[in-house]
Amino acid sequence: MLKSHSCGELNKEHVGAQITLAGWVDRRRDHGGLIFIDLRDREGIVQVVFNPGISKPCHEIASEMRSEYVVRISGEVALRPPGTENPKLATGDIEVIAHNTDIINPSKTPPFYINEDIEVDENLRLQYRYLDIRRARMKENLLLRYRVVKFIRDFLDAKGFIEVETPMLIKSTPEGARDYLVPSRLHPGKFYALPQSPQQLKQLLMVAGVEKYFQIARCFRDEDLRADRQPEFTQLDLEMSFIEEEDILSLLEELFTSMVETVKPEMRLIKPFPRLTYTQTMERYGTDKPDLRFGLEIGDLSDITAQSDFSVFRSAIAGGGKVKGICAPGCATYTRHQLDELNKIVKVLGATGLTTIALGTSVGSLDDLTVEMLRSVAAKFLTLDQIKEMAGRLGAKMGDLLLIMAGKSELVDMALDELRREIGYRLKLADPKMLAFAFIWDYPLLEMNEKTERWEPMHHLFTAPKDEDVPFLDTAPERVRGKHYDMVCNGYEIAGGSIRIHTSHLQRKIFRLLGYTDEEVDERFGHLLEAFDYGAPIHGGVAPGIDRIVMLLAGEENIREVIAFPKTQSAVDLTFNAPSSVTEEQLIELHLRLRDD
RNA sequence: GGCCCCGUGGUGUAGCGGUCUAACAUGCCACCCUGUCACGGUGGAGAUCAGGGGUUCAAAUCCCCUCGGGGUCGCCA
Repeated sequence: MLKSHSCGELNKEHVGAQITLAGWVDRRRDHGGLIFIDLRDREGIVQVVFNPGISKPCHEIASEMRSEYVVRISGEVALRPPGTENPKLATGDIEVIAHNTDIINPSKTPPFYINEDIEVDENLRLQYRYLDIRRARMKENLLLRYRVVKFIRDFLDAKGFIEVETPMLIKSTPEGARDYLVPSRLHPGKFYALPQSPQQLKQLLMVAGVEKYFQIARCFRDEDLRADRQPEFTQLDLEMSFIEEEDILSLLEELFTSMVETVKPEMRLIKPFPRLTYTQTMERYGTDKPDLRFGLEIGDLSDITAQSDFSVFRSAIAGGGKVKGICAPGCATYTRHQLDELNKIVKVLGATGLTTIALGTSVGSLDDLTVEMLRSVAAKFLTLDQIKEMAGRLGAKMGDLLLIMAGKSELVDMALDELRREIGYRLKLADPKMLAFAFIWDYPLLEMNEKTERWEPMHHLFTAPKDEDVPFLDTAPERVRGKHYDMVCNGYEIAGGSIRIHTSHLQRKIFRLLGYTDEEVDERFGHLLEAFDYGAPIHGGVAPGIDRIVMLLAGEENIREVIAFPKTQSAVDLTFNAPSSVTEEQLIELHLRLRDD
C-alpha cells in the first residue's frame, strides 16, 4: 500500500506516529508562510501542515497544490496547538506535520464543487459522475446502499437462504413490460432478452429443490422512466418452498424492521406493519400504495349527494360514478389562488374540476355551522344538513376545507390520492424520519382490459388464486382474489410478491382464461409447465426494489441519487453517452440491417 | 404520444421590455500574508443570456420552433 492510514481514522491515539497518507486536496489555505491542506480520502478529512521551517521543499510543493490534486504526504501526527482545535472536524484534535510530499497527479479545476454540498445541474453531475461520487452526498448514498445489500445477504444467509445467479441472456416474453433485446450472432434473426425479473428462473429453482433462494438481481424493462423508475434496476429477488402468504409477510417484516434499526436507527417505524386489503386501501386512500404517515382518509359521499340539487354530483352518480372527498384540516382560509392550485392538480390528471367547501374560518362545533359561514360555489345547491353530514363523514371540524371530487371512480380515486398527498405535504404531516411500511393484499387476480376486452393478470401470470375462490374461475373471474401481496412505504410500492401456481393444470387453466392458445402456451411457457409435472413444491416469493428502499432510507426523492451511473429520463447514460451507433461490421455479424423510418 | 416546469461567466443565483457596456456570491489567475479551517487582503481574467426565427424604435426579458434536462399522465405482467 502507498498509504499507511486513511485520513478519517486519525485521532489523538496516533500522536507521534510516522504515517503516510494519500488522497485528494479538499482545500488549501495558503498563509504565505504556513500552508494548510485539508486532505480527503474515502474515510474523511485531515489537516496537513506545511511549515517551511520544517521542510522547505515540502512547502514549495504544497504551494503548487490545488483542489482535487492527488497527493501523498509522509509526516508525523501531532496534537494541534492549544486553541486551534477544530471541533467541526472528526480529526480536528490533531494534524499531520508534512516531512515529505509529492504530487501524484494534478487536476484540472473541477466543473463543480466537490467540497461543497450545493445543488448542481444534474446533466453536469452525470457527465462527470466520477467527480460527483467524490462528493459527500453520493458517497454516503452508495455506502448506505452497500450496507443495505450487505444486511440483506447476512440476514437471509442466517435464515438458510442461498444466493443463486441466473442468466442475463434469456428468452423474450411479450407479456408484461417491453423487453430489452440482444441479437444473436450464432442464430441469425433470433434474439435474447434481458430479464424483466428472474421470475420463471426462480420458480424453476424451487422445482429444483433449492427451497430458499435469493439474488440481488438486475432487472431490465424498456418502459418510460420516472423519478422512481430506471430501465435497469435492482431487486432483492426471493423465493421459498412449502410456505403460505403469512411466511413471506413475516419474513419481510422482520427483514425490513431489523434492517432499518441497523442501518438507519434514527428512523421510526410502525410496528407491526399495518395490513390492508386491496379493497380497504382503495376505499380509504384511493390507491394501492398509500402514504400511511398521515390520515386524511377518503370518504364516500355518494349516498349523501345522490339526491342533491348539485347537478355535478347527481349526474356523476347517475352515470355510474362516485362522489368522494377528503378533509384538509385548517384550510378553510385558503385563498382563491390556493384553491386554484388544488384545482389545477386534478385537472392535470384529466378531471373536470374540484369542488371545495370551506367550513367557516373560526373554531367551534360543527353544530354551530350556518350557511353564512360556508364558502363554496356548491353551497347554494346543497342543504346545510347535507354539508354537515359530509363534513362529519370526512372527520372535519370548523375551519377545515372539504375537497370533493365527482366522476368516474378511478379518476376520483386518482385525484383524491394526489390531493391527499399534496395536503399532507403542505401541512407537513409526512414525517421525513418515519418509514410507514404496510402490506396490501387480497388483490383481485385478474382485471378486465377495457380495450381488448380480455382478462389480464393484475400481478403476473403465475400468481395462485385464493383456494376458496378457485371455483369462481369458471363462473365469475372478477371475484377471484389472488395470493398476491405488495409491500408499500411512504407512498411507494416497495415490493410485490405472491404464492405461485405449482400445478400445470391450474396454470393452463389460467392461460386459457387469459385467452392464450395451447400453441402459444407451449411455445412460451412449455418449459415451466413441464417442470411443474416433475414434482413442483408449493412455493412463493417476493421482490423488493433495492433502489427505492435505499432512496427512502437516504431521504432522497429520486432513485438516480442512489445509483452510481443512472440514466436520464430519455434513457441516456451521460457518462458514456450510451446508447450509441455501432459499426457496419458489427451489424453484419449480427445479421441486422437498420430500417430507414 | 399528451400536459407542466427549467436552461444567464467554471458553479450557484439576480435581473423579467430601455438605466444591461448584464449584477452578486463562490471558483479561477497573480501578488501579499507563519495558526488557518468556507482563512484573510489587493488586483485581474472570465457570459455568442441553450440554439434558431419573429414582434418591437428597443429583447436575457414578450411570442413561435428546435435542442437538452426534470416532473407527470399513458406505459411499467
